[in-house]
Amino acid sequence: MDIRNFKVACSNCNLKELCMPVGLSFQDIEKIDQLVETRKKVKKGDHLFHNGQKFNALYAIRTGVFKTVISSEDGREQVTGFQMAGEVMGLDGIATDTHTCDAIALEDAEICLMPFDKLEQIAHEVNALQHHVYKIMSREIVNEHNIMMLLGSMKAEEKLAAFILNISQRMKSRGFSASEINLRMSREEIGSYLGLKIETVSRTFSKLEDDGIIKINNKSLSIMDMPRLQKLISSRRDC
Amino acid sequence: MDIRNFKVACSNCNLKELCMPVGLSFQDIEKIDQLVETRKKVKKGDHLFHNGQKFNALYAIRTGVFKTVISSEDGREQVTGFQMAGEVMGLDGIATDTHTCDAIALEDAEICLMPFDKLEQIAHEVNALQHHVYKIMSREIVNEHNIMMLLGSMKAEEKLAAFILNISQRMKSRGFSASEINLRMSREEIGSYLGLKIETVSRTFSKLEDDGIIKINNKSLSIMDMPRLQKLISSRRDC
DNA sequence: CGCCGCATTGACGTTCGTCAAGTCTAGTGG
DNA sequence: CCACTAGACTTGACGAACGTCAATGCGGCG
Repeated sequence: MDIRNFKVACSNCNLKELCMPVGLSFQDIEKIDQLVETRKKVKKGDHLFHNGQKFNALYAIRTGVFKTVISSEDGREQVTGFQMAGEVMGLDGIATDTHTCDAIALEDAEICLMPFDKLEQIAHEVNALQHHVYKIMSREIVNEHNIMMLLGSMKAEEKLAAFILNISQRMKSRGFSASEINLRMSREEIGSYLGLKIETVSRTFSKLEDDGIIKINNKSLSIMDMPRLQKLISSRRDC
Repeated sequence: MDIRNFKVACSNCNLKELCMPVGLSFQDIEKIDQLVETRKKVKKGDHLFHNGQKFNALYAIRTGVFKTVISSEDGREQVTGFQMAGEVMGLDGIATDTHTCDAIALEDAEICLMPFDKLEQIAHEVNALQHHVYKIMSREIVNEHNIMMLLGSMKAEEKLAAFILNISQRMKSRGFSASEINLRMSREEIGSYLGLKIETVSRTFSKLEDDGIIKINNKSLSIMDMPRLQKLISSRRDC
């Protein structure tokens, strides 16, 4: 891991719409620019932080994709999410001042390190930032409710359709193609995230391909029939 | 729903260890006492708030048990949690200024209403409260990660064991018996929460009873063999 | 070239969902 | 107080969905 100790201005960042509150005064923007004190590169496969590690900063992703994983004593592992540019990691660490999951880069990545005490201090001076932090955390909670719905009440095909659509939307909102997607995670990681075994993930991909809804070749995924994909998760068979 | 418009002092509340930050100065405590402006009674089966309703307050439970439920357009429902005294509801509403789930009382209950703008204002003046709100939200995120693990990688028996132990611990930390529990939720609600059908919940309860680990009669649950119950969720069969 | 990790595919078994019948309980009204 | 009913719970029989095990394919890399 290569650490560069140079300042990065959030006001110049092309991701600020994703990360930062909008409609700030010039003064406020100046303050927020002090928030990110270092940028950090993380190589594919490397940890950004570990379960059990002392918490002292949040991390905003500039480039690259991460996964977060929790593990129990008995060796069970669960991927709790895939994070991409503009998203914030480490919120779970605030509760106990200790990170409760591992964050691992799925490709070479670059993140902005925001020391939490500094964030609290600036948030104290800039109400809009304060409110923004609440919103980010709340969004995470809402998001996880949706994953609970997915894990608790969907079948394999529905789960995978929801997963693909979710990735697709997030790529689109970042200016990438919504239908030509380069998956960064393995089948096993997808399976862990969706509560499925790797074979089921593979089989379900194959089925969606046979049905002409997607094309998948290793990690490159094309959505061929978006409407039918959406139908898979919004139509229940029971009346 | 019966609304009483009288002030309640958090400093006098016997739940303050659960709700509020500790180690405050006298001045800070005075400020925080202004936070809860109304107490509200909610009858069994009534909604505290609805999905889609405008968000403007958080709710701390004084007495009673609630469930929170999200539902998708296609009629799927998922219980996202059961909340008891000292726990805070409504955090999901901050993100979009709209509640994204229903909160329903499982028994007659009493809650403290904390207007969110007021909370933000007082939090601005009292740093410890500020930090405490972060902690509460972070705790919620960590908690939901654990539920994801449960939903994603556990079998029915393990899920139910984890559920019982979770309830047991929370009862204990509130001064109730850890082994003699009065469940407030139906089998169907438990099933929805755990990603199981009602019949599976019932069967699994019966199996745990046959094994001598619990006794269950309708809604009254006794834990007969705590160690074995704990073993169910911490021992994996694979090496 | 050969190895290794990842992915796919098939055959089979287990778990859990589905359907259906029957029991128990609490609440209601006579 | 009892009878009646609706809703919640239990139990059994069966089948579908998914996990497990195993064989095979495929692409990347030393």
